[in-house]
Amino acid sequence: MASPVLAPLQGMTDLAAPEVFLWQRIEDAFREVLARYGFTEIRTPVLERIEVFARAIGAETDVVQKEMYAFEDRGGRRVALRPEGTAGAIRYAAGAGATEARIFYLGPMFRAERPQAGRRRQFHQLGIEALGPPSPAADAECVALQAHLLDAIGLDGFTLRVNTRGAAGDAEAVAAGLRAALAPLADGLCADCARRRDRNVLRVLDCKQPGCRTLVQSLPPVTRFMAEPSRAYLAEVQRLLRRLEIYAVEDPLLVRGLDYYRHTIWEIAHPALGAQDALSGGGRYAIDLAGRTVEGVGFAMGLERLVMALQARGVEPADPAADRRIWIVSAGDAVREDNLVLAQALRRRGIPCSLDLAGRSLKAQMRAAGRAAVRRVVLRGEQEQARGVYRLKDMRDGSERELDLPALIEALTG
RNA sequence: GUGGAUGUAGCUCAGUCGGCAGAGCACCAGGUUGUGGCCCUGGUGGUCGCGGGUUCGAGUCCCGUCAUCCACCCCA
Repeated sequence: MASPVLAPLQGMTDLAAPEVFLWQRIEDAFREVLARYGFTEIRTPVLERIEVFARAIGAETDVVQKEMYAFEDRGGRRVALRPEGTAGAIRYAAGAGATEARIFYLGPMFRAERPQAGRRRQFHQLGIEALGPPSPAADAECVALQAHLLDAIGLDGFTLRVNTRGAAGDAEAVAAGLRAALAPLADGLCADCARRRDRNVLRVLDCKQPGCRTLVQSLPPVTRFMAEPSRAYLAEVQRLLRRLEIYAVEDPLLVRGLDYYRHTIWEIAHPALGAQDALSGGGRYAIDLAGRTVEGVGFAMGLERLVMALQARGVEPADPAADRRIWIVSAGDAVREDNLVLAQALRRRGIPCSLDLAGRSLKAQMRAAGRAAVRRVVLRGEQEQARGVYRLKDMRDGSERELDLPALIEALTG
């Protein structure tokens, strides 16, 4: 890029054809499936008061502490670009007084991180929130929906792992239990984990260092430190998932980052992705905002990562209108204006239709049609214009025939 | 915030020991005065990321900086 002004900001990308066709296909498929489950779209602002995120996600989390695009607006309010979608959706629900709802969102999120494979500063998520009191059935349905969505876009080869965070009352005992279990093993921990042990002990469980990874294998599962109802809750979710023909690996080392999770948590990863291999993650939560508590279960999917996984499986973006599109080719300048009028008439009848507006040669127009891989070309020059006919060419076998306007429209729409 | 790699034409990249800025693809035109692809010929296109330094001379060496990619922290 010749000038930095011509490039998007760090970690942000322009999304254009042909890749955008793949995004549109994914979004269309998602909307169709979500409607079957009774979810309706919620479009919340990208910018929120900073407390919305601090309260919902956790004021001490890294996401809030160091990854938010936060600033003061002109009225002196502390605001931030949303780093995830749940907080805003819950703010909406709490404000509306809704305790039961089925909503989804789809749009850009922002985190001021260093970019890497599968991680951008502006990225896109589809998320759903099924608001309501704790219910293993709701959790299982949510996981099943997620698998259904991946199926609908033709992605396979992913892995699904589930675990539990337990009830709110279990958190203390789990942290204390893990710290106690780690105490005799502290020498084997990496430097990061030595810090995590005090600050965020759950994160020791998914450390990437080989030494820590073998060490945590010997720890008791987190469920060991939870009350019986929490264990039963997870077991019931698993039973229901099996009835829904969803196979989920129970992984006591699975950890999820945000503070609001309770009970069931899960993650879908794909081996084609690299270090950031989580396609989607979700869980049950309870979020307090301004004295109102909203409970629910939901998940978020990273759309960039979905696209990466699809492309790794050989899926190519394609213009959905390509095989219906025709090109109108003008021979001679005298017909160009009439052909513009023709193009408009065809488009009004639903025919995707392109033509050269820059006055290029016949040869160049034919080349453009060939490049666009259109199946048919309408060639119209002064000869055809004088005789009131249209020459329809099949680009695959090169055959041509002359038609009048009604016959042409019939041929193109039929 | 930390670490590594990489920045040369629209794209992918070559450029030797410091000595005239290159290839393939793409694009444009012609070969064919009204017909795409294949072939042939020709052509357009460059702030060698940016700034400084060393040198008679820097794409090449040195310093800084920005960006991209990958990884860490953290997370979808």
